Amino acid sequence: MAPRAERRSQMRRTVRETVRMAILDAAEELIARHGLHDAALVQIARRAGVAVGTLYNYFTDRDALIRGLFESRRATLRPRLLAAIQAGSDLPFEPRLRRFVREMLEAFESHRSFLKVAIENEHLKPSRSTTPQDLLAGVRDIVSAGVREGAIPVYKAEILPLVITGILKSIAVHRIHGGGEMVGDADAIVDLVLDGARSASR
Amino acid sequence: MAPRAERRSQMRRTVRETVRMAILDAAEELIARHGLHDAALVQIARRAGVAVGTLYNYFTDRDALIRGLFESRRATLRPRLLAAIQAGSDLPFEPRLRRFVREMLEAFESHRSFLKVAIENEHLKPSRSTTPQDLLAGVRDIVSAGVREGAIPVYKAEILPLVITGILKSIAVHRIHGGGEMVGDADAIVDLVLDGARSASR
Amino acid sequence: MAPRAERRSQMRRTVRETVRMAILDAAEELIARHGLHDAALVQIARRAGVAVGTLYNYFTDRDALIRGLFESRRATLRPRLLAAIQAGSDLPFEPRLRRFVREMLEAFESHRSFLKVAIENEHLKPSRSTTPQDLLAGVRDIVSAGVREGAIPVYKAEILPLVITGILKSIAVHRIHGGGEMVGDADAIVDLVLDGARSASR
Amino acid sequence: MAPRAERRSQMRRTVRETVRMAILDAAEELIARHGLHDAALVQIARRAGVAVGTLYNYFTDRDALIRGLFESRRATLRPRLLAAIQAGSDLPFEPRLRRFVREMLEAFESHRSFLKVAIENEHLKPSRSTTPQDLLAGVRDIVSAGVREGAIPVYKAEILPLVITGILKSIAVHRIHGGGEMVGDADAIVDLVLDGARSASR
DNA sequence: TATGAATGAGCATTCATTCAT
DNA sequence: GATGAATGAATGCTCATTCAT
Repeated sequence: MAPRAERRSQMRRTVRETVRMAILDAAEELIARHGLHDAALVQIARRAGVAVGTLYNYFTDRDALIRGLFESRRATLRPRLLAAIQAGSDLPFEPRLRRFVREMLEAFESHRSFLKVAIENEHLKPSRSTTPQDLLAGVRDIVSAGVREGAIPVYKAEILPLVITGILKSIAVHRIHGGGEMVGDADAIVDLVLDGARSASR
Repeated sequence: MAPRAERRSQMRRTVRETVRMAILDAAEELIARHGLHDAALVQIARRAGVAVGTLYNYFTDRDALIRGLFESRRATLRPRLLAAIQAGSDLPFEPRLRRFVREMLEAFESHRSFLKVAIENEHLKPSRSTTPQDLLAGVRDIVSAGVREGAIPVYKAEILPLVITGILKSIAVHRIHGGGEMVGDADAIVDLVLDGARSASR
Repeated sequence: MAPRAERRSQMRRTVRETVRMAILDAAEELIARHGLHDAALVQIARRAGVAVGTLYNYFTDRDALIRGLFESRRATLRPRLLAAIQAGSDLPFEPRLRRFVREMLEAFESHRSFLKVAIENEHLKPSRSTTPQDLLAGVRDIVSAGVREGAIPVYKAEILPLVITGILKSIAVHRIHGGGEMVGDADAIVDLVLDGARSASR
Repeated sequence: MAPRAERRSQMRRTVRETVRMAILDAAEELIARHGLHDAALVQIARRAGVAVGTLYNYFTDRDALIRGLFESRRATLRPRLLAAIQAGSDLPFEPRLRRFVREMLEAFESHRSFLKVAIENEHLKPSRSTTPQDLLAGVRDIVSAGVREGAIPVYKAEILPLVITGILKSIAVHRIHGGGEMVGDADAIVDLVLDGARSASR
């Protein structure tokens, strides 16, 4: 049985996590709206419903907060990404890719705000394993399987992942700015990539 | 023969243009290195070999300087873009696209620094005819011709330009950060786009 | 009994008001000494014993600070002015004017520093109800009463207020720069204005 | 007969004086319009039809230029002032004062622009013999004569000059801002000063 | 722990002054 | 002597960070 102290500390941890998320949500929204630089800590704090000083109880400095935002979102998106790769690992190449693309676009769709932030600031993280890197790795996995399966010639396997992620990003940017669903484009993209612009298979 | 005064004013204009370019080059480099916001005018001035005040003899304020940079580069890139579209207008679709992609990548290649700046800050200019818009328009032209020619089915013509520019951008980003020539990827990209990932034509 | 929070907020308000006044005092002194333009915010801050940034917690910008200074002093001087007009409203013209002039000079006396600032920058405020306007209005009131009472011929009533305030201002400037009490001149001025330079009534 | 060289140097001196005056006129106008501080040297130069550098061939620095402006105007106004004092020295006190006030207001009238500048910046010259000092001295002379003549009681002689100049300044300021002729007020002022507000002599 | 006022380094901008032509 | 572009010190203002309560 948990003694009183343990329950209290449990609660405290929960509260702490809630506040942390409120801060990150506030940061995400303000950065998406005003840009990375023009989202001031005072605004983030106000929007999160805390005082500026409190931010420093959760993050060592502004930079850490931003990193925290990216890591937090990555913690949500990465499992979806991995699941999308795993889930289709028993399917043949084409349906696997098709499914993967759809699920990625769905994931993007439900994180528009963060996606905007992430894409606009991709260049700031010369670090290692970031979300776009993960995505690229995922596509590489699928493409490799495609090669092993004989669905894709080897020499196209190198550039293909880059092309596919590039297209995904383009679609995302286009829909974020212009409005409109991303998922609707999924099959068209895959058709295009697999059969080429020339073929009129449909 | 030019009278003294004329020659002097001619020289002045030359000097002025040289300084202006030095400033823009400095700005480009520092922005590419530190980001749009973190390139301070003092640094730009120092790198350009002038005093801060001098910047204001060439541009009304920081914003105008940035705009000047974009316009300057656009003035170089746009003609290449237009030429690349025109030049191939008598070719059939495929060689035309092939040539266009190659020339675009060559143009990108020779403006790596600015390209970095432009791509990283694309989202800041909700304005009208910017370079990426021009690029998109160019590809649209070529694709339309392809449709008329029967080389491309109509329903693919809508998404294709977005896809192609997206790929170009991805390649550019990839090569800028990772190093390596862009042009080398040109044909592979076109092959991929035209015949699809599946075909092993080569 | 006041709960802790209330007492604390009370104290905070007091501190805040104290700092605000320190800032305005510093501004007044530096402007009086160096002129409106040459009183830099860094100097004002230093003299007030705060950092530059702190000024911006109390005033939105330099201009607001200056306005704050004028309003603050006006808030002190205006009631005295109004009281001086009211207080004598049951007296006949001459003693009323006499009392008014004395009280105005006393008020001036106790605000030498601000008076210098105000007079030197009178021309900057083409706005409405400023302190000098108030003063003029006050004298007009008194003069009007004098006319109704028959103590002053109508045709002199128009120019008289301007003359009296002009003299008050001259005395003030003279004493601020040359030193010496202003109030000592009060009766002489009134005598002069009422009976003229020719009469040797005393 | 003047040799060529002499005539040339004569001409040069004339040109130089013309340019100097153009500069001072430009300065006067711009300072009157924008204030002492906000009249930039570039603007003054442009208005005067010369280059900035040229200003430094005529005045050692900005301050000297301003001083030059004041001295130049003083050189025009002072003789008028002295003449106005001299001219009436054989008249009895009252007509002398009357004439003096009128001539002073006429002088003011024809130098509105400078008067604005001078009054707004009176406080900047803690120096010795400035125009207002001269004016005060002139009035003191006249008043002294009035005392000797028995027209004015001694004890009023001390404050009277200050009062008269104060009134003159008030009228000037009033008319400069509100528009309207200054001279029209001359007699009313003198009447007031001599006979007092009470007397209805007219 | 939470608070938010205080801090001051850092930045864009202005303008008197200099000096090569 | 005249020119006006170059100079850089000085100023107002912002905002991440600190710390007393």
